[in-house]
Amino acid sequence: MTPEELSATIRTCLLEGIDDSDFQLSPFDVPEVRVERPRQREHGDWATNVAMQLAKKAGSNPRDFAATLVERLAAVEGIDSAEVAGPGFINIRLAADAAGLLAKGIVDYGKDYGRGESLTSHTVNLEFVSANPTGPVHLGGARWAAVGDSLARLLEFHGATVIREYYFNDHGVQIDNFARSLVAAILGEDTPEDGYGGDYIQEIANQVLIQAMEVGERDPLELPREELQEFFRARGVHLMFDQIKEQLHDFGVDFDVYFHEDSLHKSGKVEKAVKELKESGALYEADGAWWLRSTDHGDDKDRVVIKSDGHPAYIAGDIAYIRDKHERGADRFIYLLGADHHGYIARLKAAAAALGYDPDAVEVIIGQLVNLVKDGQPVRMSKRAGTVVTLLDLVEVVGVDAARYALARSSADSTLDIDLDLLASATKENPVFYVQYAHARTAGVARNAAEYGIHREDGFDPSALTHETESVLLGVLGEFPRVVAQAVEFREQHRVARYLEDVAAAFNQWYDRTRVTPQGDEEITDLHRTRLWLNDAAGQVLRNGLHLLGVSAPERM
RNA sequence: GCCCCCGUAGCUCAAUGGAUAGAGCAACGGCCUUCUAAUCCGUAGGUUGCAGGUUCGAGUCCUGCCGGGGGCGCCA
Repeated sequence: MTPEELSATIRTCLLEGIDDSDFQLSPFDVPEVRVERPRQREHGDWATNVAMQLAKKAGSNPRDFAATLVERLAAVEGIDSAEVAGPGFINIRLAADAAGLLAKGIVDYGKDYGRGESLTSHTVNLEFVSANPTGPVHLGGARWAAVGDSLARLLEFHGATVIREYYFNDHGVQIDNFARSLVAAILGEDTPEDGYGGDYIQEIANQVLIQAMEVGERDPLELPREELQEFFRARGVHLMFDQIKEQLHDFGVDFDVYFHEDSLHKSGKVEKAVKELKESGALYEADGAWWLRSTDHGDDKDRVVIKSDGHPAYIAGDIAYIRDKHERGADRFIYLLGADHHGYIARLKAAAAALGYDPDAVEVIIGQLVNLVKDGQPVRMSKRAGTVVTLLDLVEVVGVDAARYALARSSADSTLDIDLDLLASATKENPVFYVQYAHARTAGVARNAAEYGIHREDGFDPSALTHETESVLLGVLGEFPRVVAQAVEFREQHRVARYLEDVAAAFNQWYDRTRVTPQGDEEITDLHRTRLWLNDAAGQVLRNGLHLLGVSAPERM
């Protein structure tokens, strides 16, 4: 019996009780019943607090209410026992075979075990990373890459069509500064004011030059200064794009759409959108400029969309961009932004509202920043000063799996401290190896079982799974769909990582105390086969969970 | 001044308003002739920043303070 089935069973008992006038309630009072695994194993397989929720409404007290419900539950097939505990909890023990059936169920569901449908028929545009193409992806970008890609996988697992989107800000003065920096570097001049320093600028500048020479173009250094800068802007930005894409790809993160801000302007989409919003009255004119009513959505002041000099402000691009996303089919717009962007939430919602979309369809996930720590002291990362730690640096030190896991396993709400030296010296610090090792063990056990001639299809006896560690493991495995559903609902990928650590622990404990393969001249029985089912179920859950995090599940370590 | 996030074990972090606040790492002590010892078992480690409030019950919700980070442009 899965937790979902148990939940439904309890609900049925409640409704029947209402029917028989055992509970003075309306059927509409009965909530979705939540069952949870008690922290203390002695409390049973599952517990529910539904009696405490409903007792007051039913004019009863929690313990009496629970006692009545328990009588009904105890009579249900598959439930071994139900008892009232504490202030009104109901602790439930499942019949051994009812719990054990789960092992086969998981294997049968395979990679679909844990899948949900809460987002079926939705198309989600998930924009993340979107780092400016003025430098390599740094630690912050790496965090959003890991988190964003994992969220995308989770949303897809619940039925959504997800468009992973990267917005290249290749339109404004920052790009000009970037171009000027490249020119200064190639000419051996000092980094210009507001320009970018760092070795990568020199490297990019050199590459631009080398590329030009290779194809036998005219030496760009002979160009007048202005053309020279334009030359380096175009080529340099292009190289930067490629570098960023490649690094993200190597990190296992591929976007469906790399969107160029510049294209919004060049295609006239910004102009068109603004014109229509002016005409529809969504924007208003004041002080010679056109304004967006962002205060309607919690902003502390309205924002300028068209400046009094007639030029569009940055947000004009955002408006046209949301519309473009909508026209490409998205009905939800999720942005993963750094904490330095939280002021944008109201603006983006206002932009959606101005376009006639539901502002609630715009969802901004604000992730806190990543700090670099060295010897216990915070180190200031600055792109201009060239003291950034990049995605590449991180991967070189710990590898993709460890990096992605470390970045995805904590809540985006918390600032994250990364100490590269620590990560490099003590890889055990990263629990990814614990989880991966557990998976490799399930694979190893399966290999050994095959050698002994143990085959799942030859038998399955769920009542044989009586060992204490088996009921624990089954309980944990049964929680996967719920953990996934919660991670999807709250957009919190880290719940999956934490859960996998629990699975790995439960599996390792089981592995330590029981054997799948026969010992000595022991004969192969259904116990061995059933344990193989359980082993494979654990492997499946670990695999599915690691996949949601974009981390590999090795067969051997 | 206003807005957002955070404050939990030495460190990094968990905990749909639920029972005795949990993991990993670090520390200390145990298990390898049997499916992988990156495992397992045990010990130690806490006034959940402080003070109130809400209720059967608060790390979680509300208010105020303290501390840390970030943001408040007709920049992009």
